[in-house]
Amino acid sequence: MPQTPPPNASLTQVLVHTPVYSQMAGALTYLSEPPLAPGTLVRVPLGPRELLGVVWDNGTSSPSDTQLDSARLRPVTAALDALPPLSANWRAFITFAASYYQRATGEVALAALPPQLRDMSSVQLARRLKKLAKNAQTSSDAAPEASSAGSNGFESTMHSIVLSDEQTRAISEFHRNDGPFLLFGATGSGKTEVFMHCTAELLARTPDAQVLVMVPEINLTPQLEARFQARFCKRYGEEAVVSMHSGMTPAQRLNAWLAAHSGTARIVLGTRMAVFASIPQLKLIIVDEEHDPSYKSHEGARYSARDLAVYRGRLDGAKVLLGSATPSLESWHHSRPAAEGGRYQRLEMPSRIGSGQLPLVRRVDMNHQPKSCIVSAPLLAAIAQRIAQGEQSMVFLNRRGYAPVLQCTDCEWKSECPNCSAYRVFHKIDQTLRCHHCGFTERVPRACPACGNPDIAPLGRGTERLEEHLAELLADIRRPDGQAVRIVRIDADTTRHKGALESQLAQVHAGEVDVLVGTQMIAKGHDFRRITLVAAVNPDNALFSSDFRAPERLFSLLMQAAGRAGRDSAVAGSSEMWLQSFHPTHPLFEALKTHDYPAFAASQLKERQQAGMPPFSFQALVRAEARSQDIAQGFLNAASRAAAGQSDTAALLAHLTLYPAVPMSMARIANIERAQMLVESSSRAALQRFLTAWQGVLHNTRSLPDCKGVLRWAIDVDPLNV
DNA sequence: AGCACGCCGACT
DNA sequence: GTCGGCGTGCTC
Repeated sequence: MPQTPPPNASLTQVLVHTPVYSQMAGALTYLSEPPLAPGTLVRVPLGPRELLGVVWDNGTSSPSDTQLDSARLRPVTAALDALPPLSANWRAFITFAASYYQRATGEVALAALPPQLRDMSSVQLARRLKKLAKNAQTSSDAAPEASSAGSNGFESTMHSIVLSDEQTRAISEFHRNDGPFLLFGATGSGKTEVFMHCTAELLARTPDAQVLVMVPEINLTPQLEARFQARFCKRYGEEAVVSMHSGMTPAQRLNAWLAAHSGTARIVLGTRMAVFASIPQLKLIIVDEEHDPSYKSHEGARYSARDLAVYRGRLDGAKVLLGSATPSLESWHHSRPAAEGGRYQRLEMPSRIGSGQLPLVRRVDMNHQPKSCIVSAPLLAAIAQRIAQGEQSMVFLNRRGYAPVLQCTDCEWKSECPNCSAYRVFHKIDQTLRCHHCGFTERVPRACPACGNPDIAPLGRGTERLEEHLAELLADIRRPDGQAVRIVRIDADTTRHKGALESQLAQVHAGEVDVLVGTQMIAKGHDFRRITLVAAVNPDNALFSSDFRAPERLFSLLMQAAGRAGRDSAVAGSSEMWLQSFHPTHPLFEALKTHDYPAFAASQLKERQQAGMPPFSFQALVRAEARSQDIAQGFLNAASRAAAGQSDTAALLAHLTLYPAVPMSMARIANIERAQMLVESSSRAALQRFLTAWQGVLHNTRSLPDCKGVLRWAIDVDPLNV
């Protein structure tokens, strides 16, 4: 029997971490005395447990409340009232994100809070906040006084960096308008400087303003983090710049979150998760490399941090600045002229800073090369020449390991993974067959497991084999100092250990390396000064992929890779980007040759428009996992049929298309079969309304006897991989 | 989502 | 004889 509540306790709506389909997806009702302000963090009992919750909208009792036996309501255990309540804007943002991505509001709200908060008392929290405030105080005392610079005096204390005309123009456009902005700037055009300039001006002008800077993956962009810290910590104190990413310890995450929430942090620098941080005085959101797919989450709520940033900016009255050299086609399309319906303002910076030029693009027609040639003779000669000149080359291949498949020369045996619909990759370095999907690893068999033939051969090539091959081909070449050629490989395998990436990069920067071999990891973000030749050995895979976004990704990757070459203006003039292809005249490579993103984007958008694909239509994907492919597909198809039989979903079917369920491109991972169903509409609103109504149908379908083996399902709104 | 309760196989 | 597998069911 619950204890008798205080006579004048008020009803309090509280969100806890519960899933959408659990008939408790909305707020739960508790009693509290005294009443608690919305946004207050509380600890509440739920069954035998005690959970962290957030007070949501009080007063307005939901219809389901009338069914609740008010005598059985339980009181809030404790309020973490040492913490200022989360703002109405933050709550509105969370509500929107949850509804748009078809998740429970409680799930999104609680996932946005630092995990450490779950097991802290109000007293502990108060202590932590006090310490934080004290640190911030001493730190800002040590820093030069910001306000003394006067209203426009920030220029005098800023680093004396001379901006290019293009940068100056972009910045003044940024100040004159509301945005959102798409800063379309070539690699090396100085986008980061524009970001920092806009940040500096805002912070100097508005005493309590906060800025959110988002980056795709913090370990791939350490330079950006370092530059922001170098520029702003000195002025506003160590506590003024905080990072937020999944690599941080729970304590670090809590401190960063508290600093952002309490206003101590002026700049929040983080990955996609940072878009959910509580930043009460948010006035500017910067999304660097906005096209990067890692802004889209793959677990839990499948949100796009870039898209949410735009929404949040509007809600909070903060300016939004997206930046890229190869924008996503969605953002590019949104930044078309306003007269044509564009909603973003495009800021263009086409030139590289200084005398830097973009590299010359050279294509090798692999049809005219010997069969199974990995590195063509002209490319090899070019690399050898660079080495002789004391310059560095970067060769990249988007496949790690030695060979993607091992094959018996006598029978049909191939190195298939027993648990996945994929081949296991041969890693020569430790003589293993490794599945890159489930991790299943075995020693390479001495002979074919099927027929006993001792002759099993690698098929295809990965970075390990490319490294080995290049070492053989360049064995006779000498560096200017007479020493042998040094090759280093950087991929997920060589950087598994902490600090390995940093030390390998340091080797490259120090000039100890002549040829850098690696996966796309090396094509992104790192600022190599001395590389003058970049080569893509086998970029053809993505040209004819079933994924309609594959060309966009390839173009962006190759443009970024090209941008690695010749960043140092002294050598930029002679820098080259080499492409080996069986389709060297493909339009994608033609556009790349002239570094012409707008031409590439125009042709892609035309294709997308003709085919009725995003951004000209809106998509959602329902993915199901089950013991068998039949059950997974059967579940989706049954839910699809059921949509026609229920009035609220049926009414919307005229505005959308439900495709039949199909196996996912990776149909089986770790012995779990995966299927998906595409839902498409020309109206985002219709798609949204349909999905919301369909959730219940999906949930009911799952409990049908035929769907016994369905392990789980999830909706992915605006999926990136269809 | 957790965490209970609740019924069937191999082991300290 | 128990320990433990995870299948339904409930939580304001």
